[in-house]
Amino acid sequence: MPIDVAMLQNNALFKPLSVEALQKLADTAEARSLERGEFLFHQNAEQQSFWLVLKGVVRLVQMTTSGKSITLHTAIGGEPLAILFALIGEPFSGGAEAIEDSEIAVLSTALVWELIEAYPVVTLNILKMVAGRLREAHNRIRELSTEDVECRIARAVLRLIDKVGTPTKHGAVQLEMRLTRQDLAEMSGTTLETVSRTLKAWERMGIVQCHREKLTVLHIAEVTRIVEAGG
Amino acid sequence: MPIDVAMLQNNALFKPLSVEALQKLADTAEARSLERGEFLFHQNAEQQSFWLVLKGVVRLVQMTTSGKSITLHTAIGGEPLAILFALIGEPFSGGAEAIEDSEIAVLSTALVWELIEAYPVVTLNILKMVAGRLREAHNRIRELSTEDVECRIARAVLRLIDKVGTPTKHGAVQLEMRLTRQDLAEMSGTTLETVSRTLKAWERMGIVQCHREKLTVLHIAEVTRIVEAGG
DNA sequence: CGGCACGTTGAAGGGCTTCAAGCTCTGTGG
DNA sequence: CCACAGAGCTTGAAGCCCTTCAACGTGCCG
Repeated sequence: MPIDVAMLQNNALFKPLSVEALQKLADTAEARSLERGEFLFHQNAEQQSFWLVLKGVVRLVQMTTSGKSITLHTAIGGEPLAILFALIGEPFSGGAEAIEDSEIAVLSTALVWELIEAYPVVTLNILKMVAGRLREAHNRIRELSTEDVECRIARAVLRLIDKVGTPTKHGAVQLEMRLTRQDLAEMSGTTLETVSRTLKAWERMGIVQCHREKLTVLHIAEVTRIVEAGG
Repeated sequence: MPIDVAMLQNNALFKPLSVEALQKLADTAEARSLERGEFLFHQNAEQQSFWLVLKGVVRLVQMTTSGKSITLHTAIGGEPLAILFALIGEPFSGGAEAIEDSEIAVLSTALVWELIEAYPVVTLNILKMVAGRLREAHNRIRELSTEDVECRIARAVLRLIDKVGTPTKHGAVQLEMRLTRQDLAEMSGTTLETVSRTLKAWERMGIVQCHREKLTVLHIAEVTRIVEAGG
């Protein structure tokens, strides 16, 4: 089932290209629906194609030998997944799991190579995207090395606000995704119990409002202050 | 002071290219010597060129606002530095400090773009290099999130063995670089005191032998076992 | 040979994890 | 429609790993 070529223009990699240039990519593309909890690909799987998130939320997750999992990245609509590793023909060091029902485009790696050779801007866009991921990873290494848990949870919340935050009344921001304590723990390098205690404390201070699998941030400035207080 | 074109072939990015193809790059290149402790570039500096380590050891380091520093990557001869960020014209999120006297080639970013457009294999090589860095970063995030300090120090030692380990007699391996407890701490996300205690414990167990700023690993298998024991 | 950076060691304490038990909400099937 | 199972959440208690602070040793280089 081919996808609409317009879908391919709603992302940072191919946006500047003409419809004609993208037609071949769209023709061989395949649409795929994922339900919450379903995996797009598993850890250590060979990457023969790559993916573009059209709608929903997908997380890249790495499992340890002891069964714990760590969220490496949270992707929303418009973000490509595993394109770097697909282009060089190596498996990505993690799996991809939908944390909301999602729509995905499955795309051909070989055709992207054709685009790369024809349009230098595509190379530039890919490098920019990868640079962003690398910068994000480096920042998380610094945070995990030097900052305390509360600060890291606050950072995870701020990142989620950027991704899926939608303003509600009085300057509050609601996170438009199902988000368990365990999810937040896997983004912050801590345990679900500590996340629970921290969020409860924030709720008592009036910074956030917790519902089951939902989080509303009442005072972003306070969350930012927690981050800047360091630790 | 231009550099010898042969120097440019001793790395993973440009190795397969002909001398002719690299001549322009070599002509505009500049050689630079760094003494131990000297910075090649500082955090948040604009990147107009990029660098190739010819000889020595250079580490990419990120400083926190509170003055702590974290080693993001340790580069040896043949490795490019900051090329990704130079190509897209953004500052790299860290600085580069020589931890041994080093020889560096300063290279033109614009000419690399010409190589990229002329030779697809250069794009592939750059993507492979970046993928390696990203995988390394992801692994460190997992380690910092889930593993205990001893395990992470062991991993840092194993990584250094790959980089600068040279076999001595009886299967022992010496790390050919000056390496303080502080250096190891910044690679493992811990403190110099903890590193000191850990190394002393390993020395008592006969796993390593410590000298001032030097480390010899007597039984790599034991270090590997510590890593695999997890934590 | 004196200064300084590197290294060791101890003691104290705290932030966080771990284990455990019980609670709450949701959706599902009888 | 309601009960119940199960996933998610809360809370407490115990304790440990690691950091922090402090003081002192040690080796190197000028």
